[in-house]
Amino acid sequence: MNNMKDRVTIYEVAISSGVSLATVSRVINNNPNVTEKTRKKVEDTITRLGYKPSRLAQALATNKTTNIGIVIPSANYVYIANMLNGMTDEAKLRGYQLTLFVTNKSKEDALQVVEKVITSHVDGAIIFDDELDNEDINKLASYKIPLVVINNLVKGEKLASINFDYEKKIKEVIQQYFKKGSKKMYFLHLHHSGRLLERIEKSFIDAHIKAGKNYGVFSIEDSYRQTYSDFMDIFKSTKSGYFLAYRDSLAAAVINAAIDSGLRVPQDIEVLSIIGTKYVSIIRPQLSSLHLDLKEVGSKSVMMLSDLLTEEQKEKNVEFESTFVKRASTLF
Amino acid sequence: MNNMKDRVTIYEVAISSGVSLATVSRVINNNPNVTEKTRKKVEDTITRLGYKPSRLAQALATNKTTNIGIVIPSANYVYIANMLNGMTDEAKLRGYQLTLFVTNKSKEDALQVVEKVITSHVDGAIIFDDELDNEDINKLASYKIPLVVINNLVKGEKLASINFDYEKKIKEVIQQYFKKGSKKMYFLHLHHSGRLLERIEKSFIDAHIKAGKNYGVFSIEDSYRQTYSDFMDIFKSTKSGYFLAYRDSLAAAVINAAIDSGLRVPQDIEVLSIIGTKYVSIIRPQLSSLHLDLKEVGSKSVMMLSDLLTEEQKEKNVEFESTFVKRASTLF
DNA sequence: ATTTATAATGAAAGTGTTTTCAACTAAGGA
DNA sequence: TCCTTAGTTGAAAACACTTTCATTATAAAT
Repeated sequence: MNNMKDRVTIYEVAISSGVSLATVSRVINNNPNVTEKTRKKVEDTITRLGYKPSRLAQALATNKTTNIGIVIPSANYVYIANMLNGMTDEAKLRGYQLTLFVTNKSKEDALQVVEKVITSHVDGAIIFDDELDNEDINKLASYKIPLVVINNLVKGEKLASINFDYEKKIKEVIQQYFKKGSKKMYFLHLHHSGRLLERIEKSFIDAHIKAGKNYGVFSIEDSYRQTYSDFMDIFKSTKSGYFLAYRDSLAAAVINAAIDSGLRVPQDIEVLSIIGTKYVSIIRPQLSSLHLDLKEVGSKSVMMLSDLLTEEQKEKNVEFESTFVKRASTLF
Repeated sequence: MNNMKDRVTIYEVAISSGVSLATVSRVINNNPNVTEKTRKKVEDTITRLGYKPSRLAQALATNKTTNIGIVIPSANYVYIANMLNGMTDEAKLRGYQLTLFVTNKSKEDALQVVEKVITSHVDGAIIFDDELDNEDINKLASYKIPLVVINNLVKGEKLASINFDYEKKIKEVIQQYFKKGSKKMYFLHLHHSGRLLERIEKSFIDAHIKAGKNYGVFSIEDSYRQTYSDFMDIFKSTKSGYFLAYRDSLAAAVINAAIDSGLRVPQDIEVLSIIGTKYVSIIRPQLSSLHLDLKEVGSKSVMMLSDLLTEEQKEKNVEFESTFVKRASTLF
């Protein structure tokens, strides 16, 4: 292993093949203005010397990095992993690299992240993080960084957005339930889950107020374990209810607590998960959910960003439709 | 929003504060050889102009990017998300950015990834992907890219590795079971899961051969659904067994299939998950598993890489110990 | 063979930093 | 007052490319 390579530069390639830097550069970038003969000659010495262009120098010269920033609250959530999956696939297809920026759900970190995105020279960024508010987004935009924002309708020069139709769907689900069902409904969510959550919660509450119905809301710390033990308590007194849970880990906790308390799902307790991951079918009884193809969302987001970057923007704001999938945790 | 900023450069800061580029650079980099007076002056114009150094130019000049590459088979696995979580936290602490490289479990993509890592000018990389073999790793090493390799014992100048003790633990578990249990053991794993898997499988088989016992091995396509339906079939004839599953999605599929086939877990069917994620406690009955703190592995890996980069390497090869956690899916 | 148009090439400047080395400044000692 | 020294500063080269513009070579047309 003594074949340690010192990086060979475009300069050496030029010398070694008797042409100028400019010509080598043209060959690298598939510029057509090179005779087949010189192209061949240069390509040969490139492979002979094992030359690889420095993306850094290229980036500095062209002001393009082929890097895109992904801003997320954490890498640890399954639904985010699903999205990342779509993003990495699509990015590979289009020749982009992904750089991760995580805010850890802290406003302080979010501000840091904004700075980092600015100084990182990403070509653009995808933001799936409610911790960044409109001010942050405008700041990024003011640095001319093309942005695709998920779950926040933004408009502007180099901005695009993707939104989910959860609010509407929740309303529909609730209205349907008012017709057929009779249990009291509860909305369950994590502390500080951001704007999307707030909108959903509002949608939930509005629907109840409008119908003059009673409802409950639980705001829970972020932990399956915590939720489970909370509900083991709750189910000592509460013996019935329809629980709309934001995130399937919460839904799972409710189901398990219900069953471990001797209640029947869905006869006594019904549970619907908003944002269902693959675990909806692993849990027993299987979780009814509002299904959204998050991998698809991920790849769509880099498609849209890519369009923004190549000036051929097609769609500015797309809405993803979720579908209600009835499984065993609800009666209908 | 007409305050679009054109990037202000170090040059403008220098002019505007009446000093040279070199001095501004010194201020930026906290070089002590600047009088308090000029430092103040420069800092003032920096904030006044809103100057932010270009990390690109810095990288080109210093040959350091503060970027580290993360090579993984996919972003979609929960256990990888756990690791990423630890990595992002530790990277933020130490001022590194993370760039993702995914191989999609394809050798072809893996070769591409190697090239990309080389040309991306990462300061170093963490490899958690069996698709990269020793040749690939040596290639990266030959470009002087410091590496932390997970699940592969590598040695060399700027190399470190993290390994899990699964092989040993599996052997122990099996030997324990031989003493107390009586069911036939099966090893379950996904197609093409790489070297770690092979070593574990070998460990499993060796233990059985040595004891002169019968065993079975299932190699399954990557899908909970597939595995579930396969086992619904299998459990028509097989009514008993101890299943060692590599990955908890497989384990979950076996448990659910067993229960849905009217078999009792753990009385008839026992299941142990190797690599357990948080879902071990969501599944009912809860999954016994070989527990490893993957978040910890993630942060340890960037700690080690960081040490490699700052020349203060402490540990070259660390082994993480897994612990057997008995839950409800095994008898003991 | 000569002119013209076109395609291929190279020189040099630009990208935004860091870093070396020489030069300058101010302070301290004789 | 002059010399020495340590501490500050700036000029310029280096990092590895791209790109513009001028120049040269080539082919086509007369």
